[in-house]
Amino acid sequence: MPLKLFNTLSGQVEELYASEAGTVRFYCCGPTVYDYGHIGNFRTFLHVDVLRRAIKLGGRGVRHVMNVTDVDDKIIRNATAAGLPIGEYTEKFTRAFFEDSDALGIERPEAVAKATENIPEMVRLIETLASEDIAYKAEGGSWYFRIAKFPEYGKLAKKDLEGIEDGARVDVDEYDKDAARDFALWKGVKPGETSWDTSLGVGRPGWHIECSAMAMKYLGPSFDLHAGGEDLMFPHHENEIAQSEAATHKPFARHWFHVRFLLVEGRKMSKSEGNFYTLRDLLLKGHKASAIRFLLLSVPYSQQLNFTFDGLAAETAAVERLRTFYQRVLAGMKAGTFAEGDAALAPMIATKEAEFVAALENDLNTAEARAAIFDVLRAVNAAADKNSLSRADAEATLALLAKFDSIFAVLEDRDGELTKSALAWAEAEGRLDEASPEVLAQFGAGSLGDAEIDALVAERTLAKKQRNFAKADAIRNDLLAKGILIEDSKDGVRWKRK
RNA sequence: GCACCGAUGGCGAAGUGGCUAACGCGCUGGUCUGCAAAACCAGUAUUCAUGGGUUCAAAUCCCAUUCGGUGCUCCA
Repeated sequence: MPLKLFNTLSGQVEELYASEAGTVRFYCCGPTVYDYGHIGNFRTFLHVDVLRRAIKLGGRGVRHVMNVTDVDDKIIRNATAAGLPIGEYTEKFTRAFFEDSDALGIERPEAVAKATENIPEMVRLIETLASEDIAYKAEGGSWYFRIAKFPEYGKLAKKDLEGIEDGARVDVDEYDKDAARDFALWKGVKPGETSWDTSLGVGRPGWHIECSAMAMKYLGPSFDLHAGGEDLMFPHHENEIAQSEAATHKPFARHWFHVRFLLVEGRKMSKSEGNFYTLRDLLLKGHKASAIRFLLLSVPYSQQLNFTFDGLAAETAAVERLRTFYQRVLAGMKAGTFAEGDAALAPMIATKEAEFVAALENDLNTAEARAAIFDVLRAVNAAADKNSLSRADAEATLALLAKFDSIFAVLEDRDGELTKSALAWAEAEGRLDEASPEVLAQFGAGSLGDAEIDALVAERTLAKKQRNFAKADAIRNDLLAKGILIEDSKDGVRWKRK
């Protein structure tokens, strides 16, 4: 089945195909490492993760390249304020970015490219543009792209250049440009800033040039898809197209994928609104990484998502239900107790599996895909309750769950260790006061270890056997207050961290 | 100001001309349990922002209005 995706460039849903040997080659604009990533950043990277996983789901290969912008105005500003060399500063936030990505189950791209390690490639690209008089040097040592030389400018964002001249706030005073909309390829050095001494002069790269240079370095002049947040469509991606195509005279990326922004509690997320959250903020407040992933993926990438704490609680419950179900089927497989089964179940599972795949291949409809899984969950739980689950149906269910998890990646419970890591980070940074009392009680110093919990659970089981329910309930309530939930079942007592 | 996108139950959300409007969470009742938890069963929108229109038929197409978001600023 082909994977169909909306293409910003054509304005239509189109099949995403690999132009080279069954491997989809795509580039994603990565983070600017000037601070910790926030949930808006991660919504984009999470949906790009689903894209790459969905590509692989169809047996297709993937070559995914992502840049890390490790030199820019904000980095220079923040590093200076922190009194650190920019290399040291960006290293810290680059590491943090990948730690957070890992926590959210985001797969690593096949290649990660840092801007500062690809300066010669950028310089060569600008030189090529200069040789055709598309790039020009202005006073102050900066180089600009002459938009007048690229008539297709605006084709991605569907901008009419006439239209944006009025009303647009264009920064014309700072440098000496030939036309207001010409954009910087290379910035002349300013006192005290990080710079490179190159054939273009002493300076540093403009923002857009790095993505053109690195995308083409790793993927060639033409490749399958280019991804990023919706804000990058203009001017960033438009400029990338202009620089690249003007230099190579070949089409740059064929397919453009843009992830829409999220809202937080119905409002734009911003520091001034007080609704700005990094992943680490949320983990320290006791929210689970898996629930954050599931929530950020609950609404398809093409739609705005409203991130709310009620929604996060709902997704926490949903993930928990999926995991309980998964463990139940797994335990049933181990126990090997099967029945003849319900003849209707096998075709139902097959249908839902097809629906799951079809939903993803229909422009990555994650909402519809997960609905199919819950249909199976209910049917199989009901069969298991009636002791009518066959071995074949249990196996088919596990295979479906594996397929589900190859996209959503929430079944394995790493939440406790991830929260512990966040706590360790907060301690190292002197930010332990940002952790909620519940998180500190559950995971902080003096919290219960597994062995201690097991002992208390055994003590309660003994009390129950002696019909000392008051004592049993007291232990259960104590543990619950520390975030430990006890469940009695036919197969024995289970406990889990809330 | 100009351009674009969206509005579906208590909340989130799928569905874009015709099956009882998916699914998740929540809530109510039931089964199970010493009581819980988990799980299951039943119930929970005659209705899709509002007003008009097209059609045999509209949540789905068209127009207007209201509200929310985004871009035109090196914010994912």
